[in-house]
Amino acid sequence: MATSQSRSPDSEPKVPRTERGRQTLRKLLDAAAKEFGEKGFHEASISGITRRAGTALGSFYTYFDSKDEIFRALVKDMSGQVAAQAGKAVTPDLAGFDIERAALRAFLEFARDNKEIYRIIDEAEFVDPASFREHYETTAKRILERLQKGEAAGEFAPGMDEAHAWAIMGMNVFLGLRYSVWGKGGEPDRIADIANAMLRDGIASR
Amino acid sequence: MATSQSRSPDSEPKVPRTERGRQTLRKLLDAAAKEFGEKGFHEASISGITRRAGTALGSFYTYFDSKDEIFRALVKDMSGQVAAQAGKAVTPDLAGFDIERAALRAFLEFARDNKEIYRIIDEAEFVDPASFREHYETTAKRILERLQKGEAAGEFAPGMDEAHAWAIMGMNVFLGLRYSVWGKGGEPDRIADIANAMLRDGIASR
DNA sequence: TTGAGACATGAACCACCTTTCAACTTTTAG
DNA sequence: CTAAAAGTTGAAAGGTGGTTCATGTCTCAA
Repeated sequence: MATSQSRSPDSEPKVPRTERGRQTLRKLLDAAAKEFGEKGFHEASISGITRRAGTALGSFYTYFDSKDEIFRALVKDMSGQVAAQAGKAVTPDLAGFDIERAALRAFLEFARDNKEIYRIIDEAEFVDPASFREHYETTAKRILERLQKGEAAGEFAPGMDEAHAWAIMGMNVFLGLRYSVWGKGGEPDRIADIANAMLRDGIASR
Repeated sequence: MATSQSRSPDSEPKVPRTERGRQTLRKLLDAAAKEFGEKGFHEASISGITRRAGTALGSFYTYFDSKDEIFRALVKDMSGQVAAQAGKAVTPDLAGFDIERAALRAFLEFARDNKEIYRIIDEAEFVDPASFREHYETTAKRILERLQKGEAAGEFAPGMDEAHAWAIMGMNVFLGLRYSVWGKGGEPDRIADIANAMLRDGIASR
């Protein structure tokens, strides 16, 4: 990216030049997260966003070309937040099953504290499929890497596959939906323990 | 409106009185499934639905009060289809892990052949949250019942919990998304085998 | 056969929201 | 200090598409 600017095949975010601009941009982004999170993409309105942000309606178009574009920017931003959060939980002193448990626990807590983020990422399936797909494909890739590392270390069974990663991801997402977003009965620790035990030994009686 | 009907606090489906009416209703429902499946709720339009159905725009309102209402009717209908399909796969001669494998396989095949149904049910999370929730809660309940039955039979480990059901459901849904809806590499058999092995023994090396 | 209710039609209505724009204020660089 | 660039403003344009309605046709029970 050595471009000093201007080259943008399509929708390059309009980068603010001044401090004031940067603040307005951030206010808009934060306001949009709330607006989209509460109302969903279509019920949300630009005027709702600018009202929350405390700016004029027209200012919106200084930073984004359209409603779709700010949504896309938001998904990207939040996908990053989720990844960062997960990264924090996965400390280098952990390995194998301990990593997976820590990742799930962190995820459950994050989802509980940021319900609107999940609503937005999920809605991207319909508003911005490309971002949605990228989010989950990237996440799956990260999981698969951990699985293969654990396999090499002898902790996981041989033959870890992309399908294992997707299965684990699906498990985590649905547990998050049920216990963090909807549920009150959500003690992340208990859920993480159940899932981890299941992942380790399966559910066959022995 | 001297209708003998009239009793409907809210959204009662307007039941057709004649054969002609029943046919039109069905045409609208089928057309709506295609329209919503292809375009998603918000891109879809009533006029698109009536165009596909070959009826006049105004006729739509003879049967539904609003765009939301027909969507709701559709979700209900499809949730039923999914359950029916799953029911077919779970024959009484199967038990334990064999049931779970059969259920997942059937699900993967169904999702592959009915991608639009899945899009609609998923979008219900935003358009009609109540239906969405009911669909997944009902499904989870069915899974949990099977797990507890298997536990009683001694095939599954003791302590089967709602969380296990949600984990399995999430696994299945995400594998369906990845391999049936998106994927070409979708050999339902292979995926079902991987998931089933994982469910049985976990992924710990032994 | 017949008339009342069921159903069909599509132009027009209208509410809602995205987007534009021209005038104005603030910031930055020289 | 000053002019150009960046940013702000909100009224109004413009589109879209859901919904209504007055009129006309079809169906079926009596």
